[in-house]
Amino acid sequence: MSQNKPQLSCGSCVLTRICLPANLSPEETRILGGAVERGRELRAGARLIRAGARTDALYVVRGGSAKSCGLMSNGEEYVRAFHLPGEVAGLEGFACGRHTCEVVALEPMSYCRIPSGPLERMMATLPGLRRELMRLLGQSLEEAQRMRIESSTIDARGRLARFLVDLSSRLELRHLSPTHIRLSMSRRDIAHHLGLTVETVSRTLAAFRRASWVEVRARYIELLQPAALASLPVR
Amino acid sequence: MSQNKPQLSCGSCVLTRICLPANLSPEETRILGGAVERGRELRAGARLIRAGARTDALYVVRGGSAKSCGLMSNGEEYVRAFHLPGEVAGLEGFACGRHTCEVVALEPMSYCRIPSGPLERMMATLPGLRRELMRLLGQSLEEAQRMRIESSTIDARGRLARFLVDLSSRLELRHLSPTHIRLSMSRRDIAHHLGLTVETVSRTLAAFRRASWVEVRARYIELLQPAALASLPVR
DNA sequence: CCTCTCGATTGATCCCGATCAAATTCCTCC
DNA sequence: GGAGGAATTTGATCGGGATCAATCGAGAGG
Repeated sequence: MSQNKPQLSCGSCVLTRICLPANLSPEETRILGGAVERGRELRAGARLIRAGARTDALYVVRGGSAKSCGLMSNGEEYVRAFHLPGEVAGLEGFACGRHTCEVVALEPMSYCRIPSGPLERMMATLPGLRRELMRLLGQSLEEAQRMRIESSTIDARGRLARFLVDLSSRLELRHLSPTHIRLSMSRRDIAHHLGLTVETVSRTLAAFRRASWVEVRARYIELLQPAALASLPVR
Repeated sequence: MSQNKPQLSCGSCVLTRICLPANLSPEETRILGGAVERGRELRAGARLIRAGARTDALYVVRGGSAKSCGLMSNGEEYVRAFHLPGEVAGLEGFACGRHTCEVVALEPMSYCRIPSGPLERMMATLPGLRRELMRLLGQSLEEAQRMRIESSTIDARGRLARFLVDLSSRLELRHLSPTHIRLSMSRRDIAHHLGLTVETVSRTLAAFRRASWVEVRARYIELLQPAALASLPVR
């Protein structure tokens, strides 16, 4: 299973400034690190969290990427979020006691695991951690609300543009190229994240390509005019 | 301003079983009650929370109803949620430290106020309260995610039907008639909540009326066939 | 290398809800 | 009660994205 290696502290992790400890004191980071377990490598398509399962831990992506997805009443899959290194997955499950969506690796992926028990206890004693978890929940809520509104007021071009710009900035935060992007998710995943169909995503990307805003080659995308994309959603 | 009357404890409030204390122990409820202030009456249209303001408290509706709304990039208003008695408002602000949306009374309204300081302190000492607040946040997140997906997969009839059914069940929980409903919100509010236009809401209501599923007279709505409405969203 | 399969692209058509416009009802303030 | 104004309803038209359908491209495995 998973093994706890004391020498792998959160404080010395390369992700420490963009991960859960980002806003914690060194002392709090040290304590948090003591509860963190390092998960095994997952291959693409492997499931990290099963929908409906009782929450037993919080997960953080270390390397690779994942998607959170649920099932709609009609059986169609929808994608709630994509998770990059340092980003938390399963928070809504931690809040509710039960996971409501699957988390699946999009490519070979590694992760950290923080068991619920110790995490609950730390929330009582570490105000910084408590605030941070609350903040992350609030932020997810903001994000979901914003996307909810966008779905009904911003057109396909605006939504896809925002997706690309947002992804770009998150990659940049991780010292990856913000313009030369390899998408780990399929067109179908993107469509189901934005509330569009695969065809529309494809057509819209083609339109961006014709406008010379992006260069598209399969899953590689180069942003040629990020500013043009960023200015789109303003209506 | 607001005055703290010790004799108005949460334990003896009529809302206690559908309000914040619903899942708290008697002891926790007592301690929570000690921090609760009773707000003054608000008239319709009065603002309870101003967007952008630093969070200084959490609010709970006592009587009447309210809406949470934000401003989109184009200046249009959108409605995040409607709040009935016993429901919490301003939670996302408490999570983030700053309110991101306005909360406005839809009719004469009364409320309780729980200052942030005491609430933060209680979160450290009362595990039940901490869990409850996390649960509420997680629930809001679920709700927002669900609505986000619905906005792009379920049509206007389905969304309006779900809104009515949901409202009905929340009224029933409060021992109000689930079928004879007086809407405290305008058609515009409903439209901006569901990501539709006023015209579409009006037309869809008219269609429900023609199907004899509802009776509509201005802001009074009678649900004649709740089952028919409830079965709609399944596609 | 070839084939098989799944993902992605492109094309044609259709429908739901937005938009513009006008009539009507409801509510509030004299 | 009457007048004014906002909210709501109804009508006509239009367009963006869904849908159906076919082709193209890329990676896997023999």
